[in-house]
Amino acid sequence: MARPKKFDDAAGLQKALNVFWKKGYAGTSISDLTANMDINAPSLYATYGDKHKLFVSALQAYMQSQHAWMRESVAENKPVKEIIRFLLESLLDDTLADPERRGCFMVNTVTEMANQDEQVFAIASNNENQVHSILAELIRKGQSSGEISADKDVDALASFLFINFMGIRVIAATNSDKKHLNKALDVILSAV
Amino acid sequence: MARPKKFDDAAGLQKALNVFWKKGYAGTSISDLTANMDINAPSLYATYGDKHKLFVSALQAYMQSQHAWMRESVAENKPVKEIIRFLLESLLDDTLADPERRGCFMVNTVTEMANQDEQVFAIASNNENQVHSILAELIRKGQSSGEISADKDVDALASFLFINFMGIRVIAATNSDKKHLNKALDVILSAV
DNA sequence: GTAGTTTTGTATCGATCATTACAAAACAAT
DNA sequence: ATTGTTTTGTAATGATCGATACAAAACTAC
Repeated sequence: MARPKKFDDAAGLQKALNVFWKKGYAGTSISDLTANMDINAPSLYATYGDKHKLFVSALQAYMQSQHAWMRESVAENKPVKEIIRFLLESLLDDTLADPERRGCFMVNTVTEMANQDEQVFAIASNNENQVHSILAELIRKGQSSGEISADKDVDALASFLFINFMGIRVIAATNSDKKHLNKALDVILSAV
Repeated sequence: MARPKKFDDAAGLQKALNVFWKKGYAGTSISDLTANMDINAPSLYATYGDKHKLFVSALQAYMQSQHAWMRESVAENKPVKEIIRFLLESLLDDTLADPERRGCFMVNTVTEMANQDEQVFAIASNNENQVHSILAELIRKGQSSGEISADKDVDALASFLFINFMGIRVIAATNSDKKHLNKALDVILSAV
């Protein structure tokens, strides 16, 4: 019925995500995207809309994969503090292991655009609410199992962990002293 | 001897800093700068060099003012934990009070450029070393005064605080729930 | 007032930006 | 083989990018 597409939509979105992740929104040109996505400009616009729509799609895909990973980790049948340590260590190790040192795409996007782009701000707020609720649920699980003191403030702890998640993603972009950072993880866990 | 300058170099640098802070490096055009600095392009180039040099100058000015503020706070004759609380609260309140929600210029710059710009990476590393040493000194002061347990790892605590400083700056850009965040500060302090 | 010096304003440079017109190309259905 | 449909490749759109050439303007020194 028609000429077949040369590329896969989802794979192209992932490639676009990687470019935006490395170079940021303003720092990425359509040429950067078409070169890395093996696509030409008209196909890009026909498939994903304009640059901003493509960026939003990439950001949402990233957010969903992060949430999925976090929910899977949280659902595992392990002591809650082990799960928290696993989350912290994974974030740290993954960030340090990235040869391009791109940090966290969500954090990068928030610091670049959340104050200038309503749609991005809304996505970031949504992300924060969802992560907060995942963490709060995990903490409540720890409280009901007795691992975490029942008189601790669940929301305060969840916000604390979220703050540290983001701080780790930022510091890992410049600091590679894994010893210090791993010991900092112990400090984080000591507060839970 | 010559035509007098219409503007003040330092004031212009501060205005440029505010523009970069709000819009990021790639998101800021020379037109944005000249419009906000009350200067024209040739004067900008003659005074500050090119866009990148101006940005680096603004970043260094920001870093120095931050360090000065931090050193002054640390030098005050107060209990160490009060100083730490003051630092945390000030960072949180200042970030929340900014009507433009610009967060931290250093964090924004690190997440935008540190992986692509050697000079920015070097400045960020330098910043991290300096802040780390300021915090380490503060912690040692707390240990010698007996406020902080002597068997705690100074570098781990300093990294922990640094992580939380940056996390606060990021989360305050999207979350305005001051209650939760203030309670999160208590959690941070509980780990020190 | 004239000469010398530096900043200013205007106007523009080539390059790149995001976006799109247009037609050739590649398929399915008939 | 022809028609209809959609994607592709090429090429170009006006706008804006960072950066400058050039000359008028504004001062001091003499």
